[in-house]
Amino acid sequence: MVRVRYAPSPTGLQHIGGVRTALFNYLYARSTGGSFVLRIEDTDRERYSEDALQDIYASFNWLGVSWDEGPDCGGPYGPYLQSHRLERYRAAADTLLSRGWAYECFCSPERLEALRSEGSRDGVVGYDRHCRELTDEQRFSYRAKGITPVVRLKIPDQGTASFEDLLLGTVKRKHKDLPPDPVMLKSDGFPTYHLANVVDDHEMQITHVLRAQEWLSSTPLHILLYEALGHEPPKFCHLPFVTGKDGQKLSKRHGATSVIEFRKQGYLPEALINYIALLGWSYDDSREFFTLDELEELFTVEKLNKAPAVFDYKKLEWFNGNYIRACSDARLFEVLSPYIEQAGLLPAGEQSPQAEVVRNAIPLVKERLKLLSDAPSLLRFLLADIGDDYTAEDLVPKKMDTGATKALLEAVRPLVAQLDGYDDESLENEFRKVAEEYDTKLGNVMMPLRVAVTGSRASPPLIGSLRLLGADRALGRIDAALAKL
RNA sequence: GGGGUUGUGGUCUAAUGGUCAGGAUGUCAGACUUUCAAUCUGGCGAUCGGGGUUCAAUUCCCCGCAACCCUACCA
Repeated sequence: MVRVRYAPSPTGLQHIGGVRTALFNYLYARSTGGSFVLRIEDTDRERYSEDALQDIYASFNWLGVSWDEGPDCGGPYGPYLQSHRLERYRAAADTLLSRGWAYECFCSPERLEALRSEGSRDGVVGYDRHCRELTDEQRFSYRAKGITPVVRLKIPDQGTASFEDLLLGTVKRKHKDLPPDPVMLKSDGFPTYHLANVVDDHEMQITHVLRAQEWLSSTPLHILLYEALGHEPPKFCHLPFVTGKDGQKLSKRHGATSVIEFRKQGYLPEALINYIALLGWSYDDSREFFTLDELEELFTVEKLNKAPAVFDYKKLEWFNGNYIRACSDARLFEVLSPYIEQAGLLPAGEQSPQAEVVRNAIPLVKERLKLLSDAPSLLRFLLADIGDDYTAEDLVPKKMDTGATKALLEAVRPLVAQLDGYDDESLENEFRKVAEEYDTKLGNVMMPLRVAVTGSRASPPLIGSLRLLGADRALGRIDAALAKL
């Protein structure tokens, strides 16, 4: 029975890299019929944020990724908040201490800081094991001074840790290359990541750890810890990084990084899921559209890629456009309206006349949207005044003069007035007749009208737009345009 | 400095000890069209470098190089 977990620390908004890790764990659980656990690693009291915790729930809820066990839904191996499990880490630290695998260290932060700056000068880094061989008397005297020790793991200077990574194969690491005697239990009684992680993965019966490759360096340390504690380590699979264009860690410099930002910018959850699933994973040489359900079926560790992947916002946009086009009109209305409301173009609620216009406009704008947030600018001409959106020059087609443009608009005006008397095709034919009459192309007839009516040279199909706007308002706009010329 | 991981078009990737290294995106051009978009067609564009093994290497081996990660009482 596969048991995997996602173990974020609530210190910031859910990053897209973390989300991918979560997704792969989730997919691995689903594809194998296993369980997916959410564990909150809130052992850093300095950086803890309640908002960050809520963001975890909100983000995955929006994405449609759920867990079988977690702080919110419980489960047989709880609590799932590390801050509620302190006595277990203390117990593990005591075990380490009593087995001679660990020792208490009373070094001050100042001393450690000094050590670090000296070390970085000489190219030597890490703790100098100052407290490794303290006598009972020394420890007693430190305590008498009121110093609370940390617990450090004794890294053996001989030997090698090794494990089989599902993706990378055999990984070996000499103990002497591990950071010297890392802290397991902090002086505030909270564990460090290493201890908490190993204790919890064991107690929660985690069978597979799929995590970012940034953890690869510390996995040999974790292997050592499992050994010291007498536990069987889980299987590991270290996932490649997600970077920005420059190969650096994906950051705000590159664009959105958190789920909430992508959501705000107008991405659909299924587009985001589909895209990030393909960051370091592929199905075959051609298929690239996958619903979450399909991924749950098809995901396999074997198809993971080892190389880091650059996050390509352009391709995500392309996916998003595709998923927008695949939306039903009704759903698109639902997801679009908040953006239009926020732009002040639509009153809240679904019953306004404007809402009806938007509903009817959806088929016209659907294939023009890349982001949901594109909607306000595309629909603005239907919902607000456009008088200042264009100039007289915008009305005049290339290779045409003001006089001719004016004449065309005037010629076309009566047709617009009779809008409701024609179907689309016959109205277009009428426009063509005008074009012939004036010895020009249809485009030259449409363009001035388009600019007059929509305020822009790029718009949804004109005849449909005219109908949505209604003959009265369209005529008003034509007259306003004529006045400009 | 030490340790580690990775290296296929700009980007995501497929494949293989041996035909034109395939797809997608992006980009450029064309078609369609009522503008934009969508769609279709076509173009450009890649196996990090150097050695070695081999009849043959992008693929296997070695050495470089580059990028990134770790080297906290952060995770």
